[in-house]
Amino acid sequence: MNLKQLAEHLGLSQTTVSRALNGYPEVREATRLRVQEAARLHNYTPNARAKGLATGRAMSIGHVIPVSKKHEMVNPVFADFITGSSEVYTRAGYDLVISLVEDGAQEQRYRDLRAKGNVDGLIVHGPQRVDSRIDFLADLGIPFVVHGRASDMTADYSWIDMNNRRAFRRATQFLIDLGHRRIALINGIEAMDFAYRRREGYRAALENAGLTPDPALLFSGEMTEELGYNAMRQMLAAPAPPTAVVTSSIVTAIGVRHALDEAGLVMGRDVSLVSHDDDLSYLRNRAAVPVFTATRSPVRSHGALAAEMLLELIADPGSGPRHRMLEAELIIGRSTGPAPQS
Amino acid sequence: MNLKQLAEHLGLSQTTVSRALNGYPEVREATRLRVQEAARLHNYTPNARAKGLATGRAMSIGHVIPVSKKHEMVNPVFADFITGSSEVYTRAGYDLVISLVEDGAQEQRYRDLRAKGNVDGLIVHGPQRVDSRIDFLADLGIPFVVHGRASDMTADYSWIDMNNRRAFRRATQFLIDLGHRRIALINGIEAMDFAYRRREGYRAALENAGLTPDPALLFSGEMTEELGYNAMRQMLAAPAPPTAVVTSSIVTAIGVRHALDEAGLVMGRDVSLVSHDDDLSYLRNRAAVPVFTATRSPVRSHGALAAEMLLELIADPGSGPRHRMLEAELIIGRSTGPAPQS
DNA sequence: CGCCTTTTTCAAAGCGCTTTGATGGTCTGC
DNA sequence: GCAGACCATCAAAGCGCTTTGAAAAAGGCG
Repeated sequence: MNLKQLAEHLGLSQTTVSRALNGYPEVREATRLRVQEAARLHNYTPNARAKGLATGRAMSIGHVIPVSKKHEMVNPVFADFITGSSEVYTRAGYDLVISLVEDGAQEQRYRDLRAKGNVDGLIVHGPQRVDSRIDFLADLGIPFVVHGRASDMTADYSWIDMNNRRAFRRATQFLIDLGHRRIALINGIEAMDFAYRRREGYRAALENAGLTPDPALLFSGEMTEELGYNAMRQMLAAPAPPTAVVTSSIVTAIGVRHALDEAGLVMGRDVSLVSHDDDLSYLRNRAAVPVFTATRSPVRSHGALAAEMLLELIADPGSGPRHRMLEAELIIGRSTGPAPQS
Repeated sequence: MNLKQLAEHLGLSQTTVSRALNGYPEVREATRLRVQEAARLHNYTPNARAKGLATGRAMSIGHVIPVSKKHEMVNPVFADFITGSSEVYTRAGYDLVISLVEDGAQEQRYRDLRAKGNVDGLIVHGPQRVDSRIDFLADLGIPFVVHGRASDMTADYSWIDMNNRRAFRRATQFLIDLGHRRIALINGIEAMDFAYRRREGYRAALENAGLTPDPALLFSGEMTEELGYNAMRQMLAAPAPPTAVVTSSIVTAIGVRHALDEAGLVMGRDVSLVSHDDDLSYLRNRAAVPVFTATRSPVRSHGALAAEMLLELIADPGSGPRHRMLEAELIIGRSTGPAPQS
């Protein structure tokens, strides 16, 4: 059933029916009710494409997720992030379009997205320290919100980000306060902005305490379980293993824990561990006393906040770039304890 | 730049330009080249909504993902599955729309999706043993492919599924062959079809060997690390612990491994473990000799296959329901060994 | 009761594209 | 040199909706 049919059926013009359904005031209340009733009865839903054509708004939001052929991994936080966004979109009547775009074809894909006109705005994931996408999108003139930031860019743009630097500084400081001096960092890929900031926070805490970072205790890579396991094993086999470790993800932390288990060491006694915790749904660290001491920042709520910010930006494009900084919470779990006396 | 402008610019009619770009034969080759060149130069991309309106095809595919308020978890396989699908869509010029839909509003959401007309077909995730969505979608008359099956339904519909029953039968048989007699199963939620089939496979192998399943060795729940850990701990504390475990996911397997580590037991010697392995990108189990013995079935390729099937179905709706059964591969890793002599 | 204002409804244009049916132009072949 | 067959191109209708500008109906007031 389309508008025309519904209008004929009611003996009204399309105009009136359209207005009745879209809440315009120039239609009598009795008529509106009659129209709404009929619409419900016939399961009438306006065709989104026609509506979009007429209004110029697509009523949908794109999430662009970079995938590199090199390490062809989908960052597991996307799923939770998107879950958070999705609720906001649904409530506002927007659809969610996912674009996995490969390193190469970036610009063309964005241009197409824009020209094809099937999104009103974009959420950009996984920014690097220098990320050409940002300037490019700004030029295109499509509203967008970056999840994260690109440190080495000067342009102003809308973003929502966790305070990675502060979180990792705090985590490292916490370990220093416990008496640890040899503290390792197992980080994400440091071309990614978030990972870079985390290392900066880690370094700041060490330097603040008069400690020099030991390159032998620095690891970075895709945040897999394997990375944590291999890094920890390697460090345990070396002459001067760390007494504490900071990791960028619970998955990696699990790898570290396993290496410790295998070596007969007790996490929280022999080696302390603080992880970052995105609060992913299948890796909960939420026991009464959590397994891992962690800097927690639920990525799902980031998704919701980013979505809200983007919708506001679309509603009022002049309202300029918006920013939202989120602080992680330090959760004390069972994976940390005072530095062992040596 | 839109068609009209481009046509004016070229001194041609919209018809000719449209045909030139869409590869119709009734346009001279020289003209076609000239048009294509101009289109590229001006970054012309046809407006998808207008095109959709005119052709009646949305050129996009919806993935509907159920989220239950109760256990509000996004199954981590979705991310990888969608990555696989996405490549296929992109190549074919389709967009990917994600709909997270809550338990309650299912039918209305599907009806809307269809009436709004912004998807040409659907992929349905996470079917239960009885799943009303299937009959409903069939009634709606929109092409769809189910990832998985609904065992207790008689209707015929298109699906792609892993042979869960056979995989778990095989895994269990493998343990039996190694001399294990007390074999636990840590499964997903058994209202989900895949989990139900896995238990059936497990049971079939046991019964075939003249063993009776022990309810104390059966667990089921959201496939988290915690589930594996708690289940294994509980079994180790009980009078007659199992000598082998089958798990439904690597995440769960990791929990089991940790419980073993903690108890000072060696996986593969004291307790054997076979896991199902969806080959998720951040939980690779792909070392030369994998950590876990596993029934492997890469969910990413399922995503690609499902997408292909759906596109075929859209291209030729008459081609009737299609089915595709995939077999998991048994990968021998370091987590299994002969049953300990007791 | 008639004039003016307000309310309610409508016809038609337009969003950007595809596609049908028509129209000149250019070749063939006799 | 001309009918018939193609070729290349075009004008216009239509996809389903919103929205403008106009008209009809209803209400208010002296």
